Amino acid sequence: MGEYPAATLDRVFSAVSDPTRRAILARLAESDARVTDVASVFPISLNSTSKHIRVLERAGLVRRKVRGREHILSLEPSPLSDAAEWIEHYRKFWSDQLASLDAFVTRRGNAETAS
Amino acid sequence: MGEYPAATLDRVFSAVSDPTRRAILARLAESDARVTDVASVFPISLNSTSKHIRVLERAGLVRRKVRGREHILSLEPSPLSDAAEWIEHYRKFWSDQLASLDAFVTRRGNAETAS
DNA sequence: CGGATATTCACCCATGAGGGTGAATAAAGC
DNA sequence: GCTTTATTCACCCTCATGGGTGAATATCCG
Repeated sequence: MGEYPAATLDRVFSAVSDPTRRAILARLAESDARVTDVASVFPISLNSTSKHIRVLERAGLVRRKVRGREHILSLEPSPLSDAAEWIEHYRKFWSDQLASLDAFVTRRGNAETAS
Repeated sequence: MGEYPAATLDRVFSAVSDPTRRAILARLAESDARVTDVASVFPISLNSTSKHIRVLERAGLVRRKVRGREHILSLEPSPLSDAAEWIEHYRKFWSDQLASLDAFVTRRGNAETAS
C-alpha cells in the first residue's frame, strides 16, 4: 500500500474506466495469456488490443514476460489497493452521513415523543 | 448496490481518474458548496470547473440543488459502491493468488523437511 | 535459408477531454 | 430599472484516445 506514486491513481482509474480493458483484466484473471489469446476474444483488431494492454501495463495492472516471440501477460491487481483505499474514504463519508441522518431522525423522534 | 447501469461504472471510473475532479469531491466532502466556492480553490477558470462538475454529475457523484441563482453542490458517494465492488473482485483474486503461493511454499517446505 | 507466427511501429482518422475566452441568461440587490 | 453576481452557452485550441491499416521486427520451425 502507498508504494505507487499519486500519478498512478490517475492511470489506474483511467485504465479501468474502459470496458474493453476491464474485459482484458477479466480474461487475465482466468489465466495468463499471450497478446494474441487476449485479442482473439475481442471484436477489435490485434493492434488495438495491444494498445489497450500497453495502457494496462502503464497503470501497473498487467505484467508481461517475454518468452521468445510470445509475450505472456499476467494480472497484477496490487495497484488497485490505492484505488480501493481512495474509494473507501468516500464510502466512509457516506456511512457517516447516514449515521448522522439516523441520529437526527432518532433525536427528532425522541423530541416528538417527549412533547 | 447494483442500481446503476454498467455504463455508469465507466463514467465513475473516468470521472475520478482526474485529480482536479477528485479534489472537487474532497472539497464537497467537507461541506456542500456553490460552483463559485468550488472554483475558487482551483487555479483553473470558473468555466473549466463548471465542466468538471458536470462530468461528476453525469457520473452521479455530485448532486445539484438550484436555489435562485446559486447552485448548491453536494457529494453523492453511492455510485462508488459498484466501483468498490468491481475492485474488490480483483483484490480477492490477488489474495487468492497469495494464498495459493503460500500453500505452495508450505507444501514445498514440508516436502523438504520430510525428505 | 525461407516461410510462418507473434508482436510492435508508424502512420491515418474521428472524437472527446481539458484548458481557455467572451457573451448570454437569470436572479439578487440597490 | 439598472447593476452586480452566479452560472452556463458557444465557441476556439491542443492533445490524448480508440479505432483502423500496412510494414517492420523477431522468433520459431521445417
